[in-house]
Amino acid sequence: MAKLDLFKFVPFRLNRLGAEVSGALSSEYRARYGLDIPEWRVMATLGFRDEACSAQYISQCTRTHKSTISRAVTSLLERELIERVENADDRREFRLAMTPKGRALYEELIPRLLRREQEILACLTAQERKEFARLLGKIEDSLNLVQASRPMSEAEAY
Amino acid sequence: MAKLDLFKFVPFRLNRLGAEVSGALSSEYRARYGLDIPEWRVMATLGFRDEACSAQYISQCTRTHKSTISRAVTSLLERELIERVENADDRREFRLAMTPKGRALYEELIPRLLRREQEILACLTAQERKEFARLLGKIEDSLNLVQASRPMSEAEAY
DNA sequence: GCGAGATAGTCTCACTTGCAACTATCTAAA
DNA sequence: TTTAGATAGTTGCAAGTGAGACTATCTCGC
Repeated sequence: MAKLDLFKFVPFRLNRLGAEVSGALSSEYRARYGLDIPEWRVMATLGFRDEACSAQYISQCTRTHKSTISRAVTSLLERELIERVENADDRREFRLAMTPKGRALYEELIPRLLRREQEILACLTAQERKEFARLLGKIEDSLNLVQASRPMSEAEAY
Repeated sequence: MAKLDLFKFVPFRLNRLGAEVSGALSSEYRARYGLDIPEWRVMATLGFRDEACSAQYISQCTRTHKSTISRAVTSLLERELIERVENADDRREFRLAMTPKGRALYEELIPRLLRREQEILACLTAQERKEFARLLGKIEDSLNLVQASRPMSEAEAY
């Protein structure tokens, strides 16, 4: 008789753990800075890359639907955390970049998030953390999340 | 200057991977059997435990909001995949169990899902899979997902 | 027993999000 | 050049979900 222990079933465990960890972190950027997850992803992408980039690019590398990114961008523009300039080469798209105000928020937020990540992973030894990251990477690769697991080159991104 | 590489940030990676893997699996139970995620979680819980159990119990051990479980239960009752009986000892709650029809669907679905899980984890060696599961378990424990990581005893569950 | 507080389950409301249509713009081929 | 198809971004709509109110029932202390 077929049986499946949900609590040993890796897809369920990943989904639950992902939701749990996201929830734990979102208190950091939601309650304190009023950012929701899509907004945070926009900020994170802009903060990591130094050059301005398009909404499309952010959508692709965070694997978030373009309409969701569009709404996040609108909100961040209103709050003046990011700004956008027309791209003369292609007038369909806009180049997005953080404002000084946005950058300041980002600088303040990042150490907090890294600390939270540390706390969550504190139950693992240094060696285990490294191994866990490696195994995650192998699974990501096999699911073709690869291209999103690092900043894409211009050629890939556009 | 603070910086965070989103693609090396474990909370983001877990969230993305969880969503991706869930999405891959849901094609199995959504397209083929018309189950959504909450419905599948109800079936999975009932299928693993042999005794009937309450909606509350399912809610707790799958970490799914009670209103979401309530809706899933309603839908499964309409489709006659599960049935419920009043609990004479406590008339607030209902005991849920699969019907033969539901059991048949479950028996058919489980091998498919286990095969999918295998495919997803095929990129890891047997040793790596074991290690990955162990590390997941340590993180789950530290986040107090413990009580949900195995069927709860009656004493804990009620 | 009786009343206060806890609990099971349902329902309404507000919010989020994905989908798909739409506009504007670009590219490539006839 | 013209036109068909692709692409960037926005928006309306529908579906799903969590919060929290609500009803019915139970439990515990008085």
